[in-house]
Amino acid sequence: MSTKSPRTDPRVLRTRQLIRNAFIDLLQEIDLEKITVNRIAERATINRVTFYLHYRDIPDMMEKMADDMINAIVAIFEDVQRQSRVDFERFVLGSVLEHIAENSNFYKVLLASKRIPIFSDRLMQLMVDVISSRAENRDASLSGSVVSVPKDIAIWYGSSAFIGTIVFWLRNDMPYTPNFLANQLSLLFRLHQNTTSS
Amino acid sequence: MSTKSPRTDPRVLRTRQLIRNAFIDLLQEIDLEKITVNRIAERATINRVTFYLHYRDIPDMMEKMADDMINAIVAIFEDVQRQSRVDFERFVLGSVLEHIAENSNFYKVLLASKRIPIFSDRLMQLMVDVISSRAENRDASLSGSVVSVPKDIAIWYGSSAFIGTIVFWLRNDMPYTPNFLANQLSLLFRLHQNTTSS
DNA sequence: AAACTAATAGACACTGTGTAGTATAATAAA
DNA sequence: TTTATTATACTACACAGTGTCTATTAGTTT
Repeated sequence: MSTKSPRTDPRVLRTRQLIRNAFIDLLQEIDLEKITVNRIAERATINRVTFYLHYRDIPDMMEKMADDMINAIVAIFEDVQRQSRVDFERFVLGSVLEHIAENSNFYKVLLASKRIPIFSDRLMQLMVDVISSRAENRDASLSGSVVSVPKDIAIWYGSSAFIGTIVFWLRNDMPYTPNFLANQLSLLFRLHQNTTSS
Repeated sequence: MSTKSPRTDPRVLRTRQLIRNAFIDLLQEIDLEKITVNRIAERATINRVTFYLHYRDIPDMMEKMADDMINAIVAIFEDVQRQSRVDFERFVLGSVLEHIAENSNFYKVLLASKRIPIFSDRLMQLMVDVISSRAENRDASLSGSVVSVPKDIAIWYGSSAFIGTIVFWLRNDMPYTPNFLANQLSLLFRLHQNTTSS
């Protein structure tokens, strides 16, 4: 999910992978509050002290994992952006949802399971940024809608709807294909994206 | 925020109030992970053992507080429902937002501050229930929309948008009046509430 | 081969947890 | 007011988890 440029010691990669897997593993069995460094080390078959060589504590570990998640998604964004320019929104959305579906084990636990808001918070922030910048670009071209909602409210509304729907989708074991959901989302989104006032 | 019917010992009410205030107090200063029973008891000027007479542990305490929150909001729902029948959605929404604004100290910390998803999760569930039941009632009367989105996706979308927007509103120190936001929300909501297919 | 660096192992002081038992208050009922 | 009840305070205990240290072993790179 993340690869450093100046070749990292394979032992480090191995250890981080073990910790990550152990953490996701444990989250499927017990609540976050009950997860300790002790248990993670035990499950990962590493020494407890080794954990502290990589992360300050468990919250720090989760933050770094969230960083990796965001980086992976941003990479998809840039990748799609490089390829095509037509029907961008729906295509990038479909790609991201496919990525989530492919790593559903990871996302189901870290994004959809309750009591771990860091990951969905990060995604939400990313979505706000994306929608905001896109809204700015469209700003000049559009004027005089029938209804006008303050721009920030519309951004809050759309971002929350997007992320929330994806979370529900994961929690319900992805009952729709990524592409179908992407279509529905862009359909719903377009209904209110043109109602903003600056 | 909650009053038991069979007169509760005033000492109990006092202690629970002290604990609640201490908790909200601490959350404004330090992260949830760093909050301990020790600190809560110290801040509440009660003995640490007394805490365990009321709650099993901190997660249990938060669940009970979330129960109180939901009960208070449901009470507002029922109250409004008893009064009027015209333009129900916007009126109930305005009332709830006013209630949140009045207790903004409480909601800002427990709902909008990061890393405590229990409270927003509960609200989300409530919103899903409300929208679902309302959608069922409208079901027969409406047919043949231009676009048709699966009902559950529309419910996920709307619920997430509502709760998320309220959370953003709180995080940004409520830059709009409750009634104005209620109007914008029902406006945005109506744009896509009639696009569902059963 | 030697030089680095990661991971291991054991130990330490410290903080927090949950639960005893007993004593002392405040409250409710007579 | 007196009596019975019950919440809270206080002290103590066994235990788990934290974060850090030092020394040692094992794997990686050049």
